Amino acid sequence: MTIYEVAKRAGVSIATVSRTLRGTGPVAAKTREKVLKAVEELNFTPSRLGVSLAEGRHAANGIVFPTLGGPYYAEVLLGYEEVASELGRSVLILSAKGGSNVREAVKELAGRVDGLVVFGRTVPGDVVAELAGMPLVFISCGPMAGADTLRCENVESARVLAGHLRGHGYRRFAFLGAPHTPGDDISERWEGVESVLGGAVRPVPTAEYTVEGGYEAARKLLRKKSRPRALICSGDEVALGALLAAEEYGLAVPEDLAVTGWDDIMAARHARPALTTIRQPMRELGAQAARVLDELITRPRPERHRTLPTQLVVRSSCGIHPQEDP
Amino acid sequence: MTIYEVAKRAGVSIATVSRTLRGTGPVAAKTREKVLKAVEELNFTPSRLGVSLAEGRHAANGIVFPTLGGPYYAEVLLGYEEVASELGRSVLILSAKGGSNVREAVKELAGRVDGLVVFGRTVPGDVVAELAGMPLVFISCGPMAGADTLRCENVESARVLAGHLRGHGYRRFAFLGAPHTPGDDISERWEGVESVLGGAVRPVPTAEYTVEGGYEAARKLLRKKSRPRALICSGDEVALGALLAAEEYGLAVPEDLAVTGWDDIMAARHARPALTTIRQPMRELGAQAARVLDELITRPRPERHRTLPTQLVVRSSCGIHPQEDP
DNA sequence: TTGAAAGCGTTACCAA
DNA sequence: TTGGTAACGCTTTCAA
Repeated sequence: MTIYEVAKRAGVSIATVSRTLRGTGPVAAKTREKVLKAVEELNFTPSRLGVSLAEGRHAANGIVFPTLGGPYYAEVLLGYEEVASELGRSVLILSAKGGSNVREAVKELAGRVDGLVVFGRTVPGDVVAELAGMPLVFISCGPMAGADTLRCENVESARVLAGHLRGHGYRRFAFLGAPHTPGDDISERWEGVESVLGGAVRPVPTAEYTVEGGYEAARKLLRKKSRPRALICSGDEVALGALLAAEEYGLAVPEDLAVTGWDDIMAARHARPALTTIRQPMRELGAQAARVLDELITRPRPERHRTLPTQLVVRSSCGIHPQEDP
Repeated sequence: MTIYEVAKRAGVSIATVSRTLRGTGPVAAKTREKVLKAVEELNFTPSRLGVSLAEGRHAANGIVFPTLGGPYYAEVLLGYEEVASELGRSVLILSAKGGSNVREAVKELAGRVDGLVVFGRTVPGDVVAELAGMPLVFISCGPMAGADTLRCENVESARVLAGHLRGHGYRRFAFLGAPHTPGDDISERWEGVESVLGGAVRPVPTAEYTVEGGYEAARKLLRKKSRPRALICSGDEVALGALLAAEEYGLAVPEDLAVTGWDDIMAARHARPALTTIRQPMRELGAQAARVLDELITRPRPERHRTLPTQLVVRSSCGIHPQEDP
């Protein structure tokens, strides 16, 4: 089913069919009738490949995740898809998974879209270099040359959180889920926390930023008698794992041990004690990324770097303030 | 940058360049050298549009969600992307969101892929009809004519759950988050529960299958003195909402009120009391869907309908069995 | 107001 | 072993 068959049936040229369907150029009312009738009868839909080839654009854009695991990325995708969809662009996704063939996969993806949103540090630098020229937005990533970036605020909110915890009177802290790669979100969180707490806090790495990772690291930490009074976790999932470990050791949270998270994923609200955490506007991050990318595609402009505000959400896992007691 | 420029630079024809790059047909070692050198120097990548047009396939497939909200769909997507990626297919996603333009969006998507996975009842019947001929897999959806289907088992596990609860000695039940649309997962769950509990259980609808929806419905229900002894919720999020309502009314779970969920999302494990629920192999559902779709695309065959097994996960929200007491 | 034809970038068949 | 060329399905310019 091609435009030729429609044209033949309607007794016009393919050019006229195209004009009729796209509303570009003039078409006599009578001719339009005939064409639409033929389109209807043949149930014709223009080939996307043909359209893209002729238009010189895909009307689609992609997004590259480090992984699709965990609630964090799902929220970002939700915001992204919604806006991209509104803007009339299809959405292609790719999960890097630390897989070996990321290079190929990213290049393949790039060939199918007009622009790409990439989570910070998921794609090797040289691959990024090959993508130069294509509209690119890095998210969850600090300002860098050569592309727009978009992230959630980390340092300042980390300071607020640390200050809040010190207000509870705690003196010894651990930062659970310490940074592996410099420059990412986690690093900034650590930076902010340390700037307030100084020597009172020490970084404790986890194998992964997951419940399992948090659990294992917390077990080791809580076993010792010289355990910290408060666990500042670099992510909610890590904090959830820490909660599990505390429970196992019979430590009451927050009475014996304070625990805080980051991101405000769904489970943070439903855990008991409910997690004090920093809410990131994840959906908004995705939505903004889609908008910025669309701008970039529509008309190139100098790069811009934006930071979205975050918010401390105080629940019960961090401690009870005197004025909160009845 | 097209294949013509490469050919010119290498001093060969475009046919030879194509053969060299795809490894189809014979190419003299020396010629191959020249071509690869030119490709390297020009940093040539074949246009995906051109390839697809000539090959007559997209090497991509799509998946249509009712919504991207909630942890359930994220898991399915994870499994789907992983397998599709392995099979060398790009992934396009679409969230129907109950939006008005689903029709257009689905048809647009269909034009970009070789096959589609669709969550049951997200796409209007007549749109599905227009898709006939395209490989299609419906998931989370019972057997139907005209396409493969894939779902998680519901009825039998519902019976197991209901039996378990009756074993706790409860007599009055409510099924929270009762079905709105016949034939979907929720309906099957209700069917199974009712087949065991009969008149002892009554269906209570929620505005949505969300925490909020569960919370609101549970509040109304628990306000009355003739409240049920156990709440069988049709989804974990609804159950989480019910837990919130119970807490608000000072009802201890499971001592005063038993609550169960469905799906085993992450928050189910971390809620306190931890949710008794039915685990669905969501990731596996997505992965299988990708595989089935690939089969269908590769070589058409008679439709097939499969059901994945589920599993009752007993945690603490459903009640304490005597033998579990120390 | 309409149509002819030139792209757009490949693949693959058929000759040479 | 290589090259010429039709085919894939559309958009758009230019003439008529």
